[in-house]
Amino acid sequence: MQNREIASMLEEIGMMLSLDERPTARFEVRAYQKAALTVSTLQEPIEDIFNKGGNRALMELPGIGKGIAESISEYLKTGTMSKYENLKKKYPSKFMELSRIEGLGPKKIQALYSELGIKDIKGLAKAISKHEIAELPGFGEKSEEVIAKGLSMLEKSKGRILLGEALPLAESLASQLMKSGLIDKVIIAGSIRRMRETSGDIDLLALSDHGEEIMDRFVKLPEVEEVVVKGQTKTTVSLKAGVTCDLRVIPKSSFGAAVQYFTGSRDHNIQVRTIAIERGYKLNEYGLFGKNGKLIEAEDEKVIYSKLGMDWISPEMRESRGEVKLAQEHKLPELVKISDIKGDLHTHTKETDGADTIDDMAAAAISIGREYIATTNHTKSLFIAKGMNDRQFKEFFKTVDSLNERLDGSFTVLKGAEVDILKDGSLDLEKETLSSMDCVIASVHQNLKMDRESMTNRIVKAIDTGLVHILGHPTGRELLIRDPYLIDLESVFEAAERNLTALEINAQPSRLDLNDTNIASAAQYKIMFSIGTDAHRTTHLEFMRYGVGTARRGWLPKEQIINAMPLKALKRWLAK
DNA sequence: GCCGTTTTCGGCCCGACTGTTTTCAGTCG
Repeated sequence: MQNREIASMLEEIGMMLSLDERPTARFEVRAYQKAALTVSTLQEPIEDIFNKGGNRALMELPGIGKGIAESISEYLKTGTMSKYENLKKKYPSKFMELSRIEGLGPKKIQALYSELGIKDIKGLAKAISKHEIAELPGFGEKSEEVIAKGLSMLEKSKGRILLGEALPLAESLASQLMKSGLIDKVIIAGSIRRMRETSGDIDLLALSDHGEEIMDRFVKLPEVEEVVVKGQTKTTVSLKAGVTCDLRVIPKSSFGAAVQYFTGSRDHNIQVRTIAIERGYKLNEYGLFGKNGKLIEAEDEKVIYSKLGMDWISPEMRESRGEVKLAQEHKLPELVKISDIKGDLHTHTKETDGADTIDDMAAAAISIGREYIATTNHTKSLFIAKGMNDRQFKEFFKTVDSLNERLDGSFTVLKGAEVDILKDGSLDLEKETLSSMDCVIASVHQNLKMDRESMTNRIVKAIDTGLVHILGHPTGRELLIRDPYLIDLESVFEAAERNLTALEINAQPSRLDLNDTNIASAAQYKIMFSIGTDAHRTTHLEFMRYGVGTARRGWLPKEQIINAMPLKALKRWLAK
């Protein structure tokens, strides 16, 4: 899969072109940026597209025409892209690396090179330590300081945090702002609202008439590390958590447009804006404007979509994956909601690597409105997690039985395991033990570095035992830490379909596995899904919302989710 | 360099904010 590499080269070409003096260069910059975006968001390997249909197929992609298609095919065939190489001779800096530092764009990066010979972060760090930056024309004390901060920020966090960290943080900031009493409403916008798995920044929008006072309070919140930019309508701070946070104060009349605009994604907005133009409107973050240029006041973004002849689109769907067309045709799917969730089929207890007892887990689940959970401890091969053997499961299930008796049907604990899929594809417990359980999750935890074919065979073999109700975290990735293991998901989906095995959407913030696009691919098959928190303590049961968000990003309705079923129906399904 | 259900030429988003300017350039979203 060379998508990321090619997207990054196109992006960098764009940056280098922005140093070009020709008056049309800035439009070429946009063209390359757009092409880079297209390639980076492709759902399939670009080499597959090229192999199937050549340059012509590449040119079908939005923003890719004759020139860029040729560059891409040249790269796929020869491993180099002459357009890129030529520009690189002129501008040797590592633009992609350096531009990740807040406050550094193409022009400044080039100035650093031509004045000081700085090409990369290493060189930059050196120059900062010698205080050489402040002396440069166009730079100064302040800019050196900003760059130094940006550098340490980048090193600290790599600039992105998990949804499971970003959302609570944003909620905390929002509620503190609300407490000021100066704000009518505050919305968490941006990628967090779309429930993206990681976020590079936090976008807050406040409806208020007291811009200045709010900004004063905002920059003093305890989560704030430093003020980057402070104005009356927009303030940017960097947070101790390692990301930046933008707060915008917006008047009532354009609040709806602002919410729409800052929720994104960029591609989705481009599509919506195009529709606005077609219908004689103009849409930007300040509002929807009619033919006469007059602002159509809207406090709610629903007004905007409706004026444009579209149904309101859930933020999780706004990724330019066909949702705009469906909204125009009034055919949007009804997505699963957190309130549809009846139970949690992936939980652990202190018998293995969990922190709490089954009684505590059940009580916690009851308190957040669940009707059932499955207790699914690890199995013996997972030594580090104190995995249990067949006998230990039998013992433990006696405890579960007595708990269920006490609960007397008001709540049910299903008996299960998260059984390890061993290296050869066999399962880590006896067949009799497994078939006696209500709910068996099978997962890969060890020997992750297999080649694609072996890993695929291993997992397919496990599913084909017919003993597996749910395939746990099917790709094994750990966000920001570890890539998925090599696996042919299509074969796994086929196996899941023929064995009536559900695929898990693991709701742990560091997993979210399957991810949104995998879910969308899997949903093409007759497959059910289970959103499980993988809770290792009572508080983890709250992770469900991240799993639901991910399911929504994969466009799933509640009918495809087994833990949205009432207990009776679920038991029937599991028995099959 | 891309794109087109008014176009194969002539458009392509632009405003907020900051620092280093002395009226503006660069960055960001």
